[in-house]
Amino acid sequence: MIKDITKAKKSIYEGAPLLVAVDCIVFGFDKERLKLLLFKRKVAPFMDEWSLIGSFVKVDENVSEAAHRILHESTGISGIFLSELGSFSNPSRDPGGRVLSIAHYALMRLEEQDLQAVANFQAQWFDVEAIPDLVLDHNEMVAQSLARLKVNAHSHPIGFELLSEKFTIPQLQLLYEAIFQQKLDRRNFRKKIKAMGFLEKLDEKDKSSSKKGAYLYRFNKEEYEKLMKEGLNFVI
Amino acid sequence: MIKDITKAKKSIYEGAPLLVAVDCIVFGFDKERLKLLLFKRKVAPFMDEWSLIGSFVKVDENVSEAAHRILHESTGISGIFLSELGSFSNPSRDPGGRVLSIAHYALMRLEEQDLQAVANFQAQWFDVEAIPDLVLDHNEMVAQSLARLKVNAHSHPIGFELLSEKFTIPQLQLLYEAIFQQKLDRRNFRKKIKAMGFLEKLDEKDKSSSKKGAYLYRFNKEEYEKLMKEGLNFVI
DNA sequence: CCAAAAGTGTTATCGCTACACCCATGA
DNA sequence: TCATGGGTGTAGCGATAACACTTTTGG
Repeated sequence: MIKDITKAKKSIYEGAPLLVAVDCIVFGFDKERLKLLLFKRKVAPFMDEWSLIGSFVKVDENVSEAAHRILHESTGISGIFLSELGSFSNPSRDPGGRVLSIAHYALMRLEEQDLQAVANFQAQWFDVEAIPDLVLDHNEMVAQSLARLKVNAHSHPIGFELLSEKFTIPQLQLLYEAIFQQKLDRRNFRKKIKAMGFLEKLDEKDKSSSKKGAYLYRFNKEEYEKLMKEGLNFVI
Repeated sequence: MIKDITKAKKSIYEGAPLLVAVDCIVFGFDKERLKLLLFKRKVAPFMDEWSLIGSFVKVDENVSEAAHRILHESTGISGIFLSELGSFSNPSRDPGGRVLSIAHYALMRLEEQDLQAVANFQAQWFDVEAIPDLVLDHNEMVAQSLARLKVNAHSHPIGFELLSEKFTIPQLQLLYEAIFQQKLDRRNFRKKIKAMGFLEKLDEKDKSSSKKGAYLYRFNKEEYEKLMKEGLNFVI
């Protein structure tokens, strides 16, 4: 029995009639724009073309574990929010063999160090408005992820996964504007978010984008979960 | 190379390190209650226990095609609405081997004949309030499908997939009450549905549940799609 | 004639949207 | 002092929720 199908020698596809892979669509937010993590494919076919992060599922892990492992091995990233998008299973999607991929999308806050760190793995952050041609059906995966992100952002506080621990309300608004690709009214946005009751105002200000400075806030996850149980409807 | 992994002789699991299956969570509505289609498993392990409809994906089909094929082969049902729920991939989920399953949920209208027809395949419709213990992780699949159904029913007209072509407004309301598991106000429900503008009132009445009789309606799919493009928000 | 389900309108409340002005500060 | 982004309140409107009575007809 083949223990680790990703370690077959001659071809990455050898040894099984139908292989299962995971691809990760990783979004990051750099305080201004929504970014997508891509890297240069290291195996044939399509070597050196831009690709999502992906590899094969091992026999002793579930697909979520595989996604986290693959992401970590390929980029050094770990411990982020990952959610299953769905399967991509067209028999001819990969000319190299019969590979079914279960796409996962991920969200993370982009700190300065992240921009550097992934470069060591030949990975790169692209603005979602300017994504290059990708291998296989990866552009389709990205498109579906963006659509899903938009839908989910309306009813889940996923936005907070994309910001650093402390953030300002204008930053939060910029993020939601990037996700929804539309301008929002400052006063109404602020009102709505504050009314939800799970933002903690801090005494610090962030002056990186204005002279006056904007107050920093923190997302109180415990409070959020408590409120959700009581029937808060989170709608932006 | 194994052409059809479901036809291996000694064991259904023979021949591949990680097999990919599809399971179908099929919901039907019989004018009163929400039902789930189950059948008696025909292969070891767990032969003769209640199970969802499922089998393996073939190398020359995508998972959606597989779901439709398997459903047809196991129950005679074809041409219904199917949507991917997600993967179930715990390495120990199936004691017989390493099988990853991609669950799909399906919706269909239950006519009298359907209740009979599936019996020929040793399948049976169960009330969703009274589902027996199922093999493997199938109870979990059902629970997740019900949750998904609830969410989706709010923003997609999936309810109409579960009714016969002609239906009355009280029937439609019963269906939504079954999905959401809560009572709805008759007047408001009627108002909301009618305001959407894609219901066609017919001149017939259905007297099966009252002496007065209720007018039959038809769902106008073309009109619905036109309205959606114009930005109708379907919210129940 | 009565039981049982179908059908219908109005009012009060809430939430959303639109919108304009002052504040703080670094350059 | 002024340009730049941060912060705040209110009024009007539309949607939702609550609510009770009349109609039909088979038994």
